[in-house]
Amino acid sequence: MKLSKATDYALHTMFHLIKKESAKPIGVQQLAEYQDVSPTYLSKILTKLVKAGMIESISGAQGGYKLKRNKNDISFLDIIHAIEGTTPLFECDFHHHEGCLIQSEIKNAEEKMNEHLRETKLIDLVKKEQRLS
Amino acid sequence: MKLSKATDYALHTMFHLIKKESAKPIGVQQLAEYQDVSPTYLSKILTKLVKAGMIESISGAQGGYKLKRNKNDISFLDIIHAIEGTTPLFECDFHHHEGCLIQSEIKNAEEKMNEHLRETKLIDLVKKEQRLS
DNA sequence: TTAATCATGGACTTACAATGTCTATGATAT
DNA sequence: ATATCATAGACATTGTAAGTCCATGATTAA
Repeated sequence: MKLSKATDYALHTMFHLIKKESAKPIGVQQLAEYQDVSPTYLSKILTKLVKAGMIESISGAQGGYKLKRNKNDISFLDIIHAIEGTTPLFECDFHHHEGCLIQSEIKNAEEKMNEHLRETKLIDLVKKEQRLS
Repeated sequence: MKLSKATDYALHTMFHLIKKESAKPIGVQQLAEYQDVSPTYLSKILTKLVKAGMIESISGAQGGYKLKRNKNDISFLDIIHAIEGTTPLFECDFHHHEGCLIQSEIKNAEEKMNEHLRETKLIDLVKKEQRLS
């Protein structure tokens, strides 16, 4: 049970886009470089964020990625769901008569985590980092 | 990000062992049957629970598995950790100067989930099921 | 209008972990 | 002794993550 490396890339990229927010897009080349990942692969990941309406891509020279949604509203959960999907942590395969009690209990636990990830916005971390430096 | 099927088997087996607690062990054959899984594979999984001190195994004729720890103390988290291990949900690979803020934030969220899984004991579900039937 | 610069999509590889199976072995009750 | 049990080791299979490579299309700057 681990979050994928792709989610790691997505979170750091969004962190960066929020920190350096500007009208001009930032190229995937540059975004990829400081994370030590290939531009094509990062692009594949960022496309999911585009489809989720979080960022937009501008192709052609001077193109790249920039924020689309309000940077104050973007939460951890938004990004994680965009990359990992929204299927629950646990789905019981066992053929029960009624619903599986174990499954619903784990769902409750997962929701506790999701609440926290939903409440925490990336902008909070950006501000925190600025205070630290 | 999913819990493994092995964890599903482990949880249901523990649920069953707690529900039917007795001095006589229950054979893996029987435990495997109602979950539609092979006995050898289930045994591999249950061995982890044995090593975690949760249950004990008795070999030879009339052998099988029985509880070792107090059934009132066994939580969801105990079982999940025994099977999945305790490595955190998220580990940032990126080379930061200081600690990764993203990683520590996800750790906070995970801890919220773990709190719930630690507080919820399997015996609670067993009692709940008995009330329902 | 041409060339250089960008993101995108599709078709691949590769690596690794989850999920098993099969079988020999060793322990134990009858 | 023998039938009944769990266990460990050596496999096989499958699926998914994590990339790579290249052709294509869009856009800007010259």
